[in-house]
Amino acid sequence: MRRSVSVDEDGKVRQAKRDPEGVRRDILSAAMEEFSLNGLSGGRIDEIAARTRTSKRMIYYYFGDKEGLYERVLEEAYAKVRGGESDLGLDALAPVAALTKLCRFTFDHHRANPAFIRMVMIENIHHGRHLLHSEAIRGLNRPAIEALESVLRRGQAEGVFRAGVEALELHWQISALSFFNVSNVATFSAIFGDSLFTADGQEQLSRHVAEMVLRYVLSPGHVGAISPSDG
Amino acid sequence: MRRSVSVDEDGKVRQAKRDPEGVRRDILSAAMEEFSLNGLSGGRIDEIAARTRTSKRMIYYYFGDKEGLYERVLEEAYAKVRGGESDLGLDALAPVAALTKLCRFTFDHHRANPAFIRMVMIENIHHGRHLLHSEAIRGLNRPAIEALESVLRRGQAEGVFRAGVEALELHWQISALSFFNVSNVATFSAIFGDSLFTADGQEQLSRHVAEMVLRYVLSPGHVGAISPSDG
DNA sequence: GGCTTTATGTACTGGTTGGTTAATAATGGG
DNA sequence: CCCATTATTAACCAACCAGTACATAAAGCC
Repeated sequence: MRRSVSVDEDGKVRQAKRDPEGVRRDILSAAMEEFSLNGLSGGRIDEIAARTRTSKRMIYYYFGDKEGLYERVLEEAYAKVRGGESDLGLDALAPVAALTKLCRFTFDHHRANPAFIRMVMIENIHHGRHLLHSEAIRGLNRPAIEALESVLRRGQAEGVFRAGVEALELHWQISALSFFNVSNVATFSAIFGDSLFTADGQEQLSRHVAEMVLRYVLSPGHVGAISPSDG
Repeated sequence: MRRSVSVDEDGKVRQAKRDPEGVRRDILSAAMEEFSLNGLSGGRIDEIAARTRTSKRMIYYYFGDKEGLYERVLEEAYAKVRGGESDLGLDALAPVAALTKLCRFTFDHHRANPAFIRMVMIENIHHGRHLLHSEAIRGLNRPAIEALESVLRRGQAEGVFRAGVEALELHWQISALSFFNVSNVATFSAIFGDSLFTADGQEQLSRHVAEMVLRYVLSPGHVGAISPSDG
């Protein structure tokens, strides 16, 4: 009943008596659910074990202790989310279109990955202590800046973007708007209603975030060219 | 040693044998430290009691249970932070100056209240469940929108601000940029370095956030009038 | 087919921690 | 000055929960 089922080369179904890598992934995915929902201190190992096809013992066998498991879950969260954002093909687009696409993608991508957002929130509550432990994660994020940097430089070279805008700072701004949109839904909508978080509200917000970023970087002569409320 | 000391009308120092209100405040402030640092599930009642001049029993006497205490701490956090932002005197300023001031104030104010930010993060992790319980908090935040609304309308009437910008959405944007700056320092600086979080970096970020918001609302003719990098 | 290594299940434990019991001291009203 | 109410203490408890002891089954190797 707790043996996983696999298909071998001949197409024959057979019981895979052992599947260490599968067990690992199973645990990781259950742990991601639990931790992203309840945090590190709120997450329960027994609960994670229960959501698994295997037992609590295996968690300690593969991950050492709770904190070790948490760190792997955090890494996994970053890896998964960064994996899904590889090639937007920005280089093939004109600077304005590229930046717009990047903004809208970032906004949507954050929105589509609430578990990742929650893991990052939780990690920030813990002052990023575990993130520092992990070499892997830090290297994972540089490409984002480089892609933005490239778009920015092209735009500045063409004269559509003004000088004096830094890629890192712009990335910070785009991230802020996209992150907050997911991280603070609960409190914001509790206080101000959920009008910004309906399907329509989110679509409009997404457009306006992109518009805000564009207006920020466009050089004086080109601001007027913005589509009044998208088209 | 655990009796608080007060001064009566004659200026005479005397032992205040009982001070219920003081005990309450003492507990609340210790609890705020503990919860904002470790979260609801991570916060320890014994730890809170230890930071108090009184005993653990008193916490249950005054606040019922852990969750009750947490909810009062959350209310307290909102009340304190909203109390400190009352009169910016925006009405006395020209729209552009008023909006700039509001942005920069919001940015700085968030930065000056990390415990509040952390409480809001934690509450969002809990899906805002406790915020909904509290009638008090929700009413507390409307004035912020109204102040912004008033500045916006004046600007639009004068023609400096373009039409089609909503106060609620703009508030969301300003909040996002100001909130993220505090909530995500740990992870952002772990990944991208702390150049944005030094004194200089923060000053520049603050200016650029205000500038971004301004550029977003200014009507076409007035964008050029922005000071290139502040002055 | 033995023998070592890897993987897994069951049952348990010891410390932690939210919450309580019972007794008592101060306070204020009449 | 008595009595009800409010405030406070110290010791206690039961549940919960991270982590472990022990036994054993499967795989890989020669």
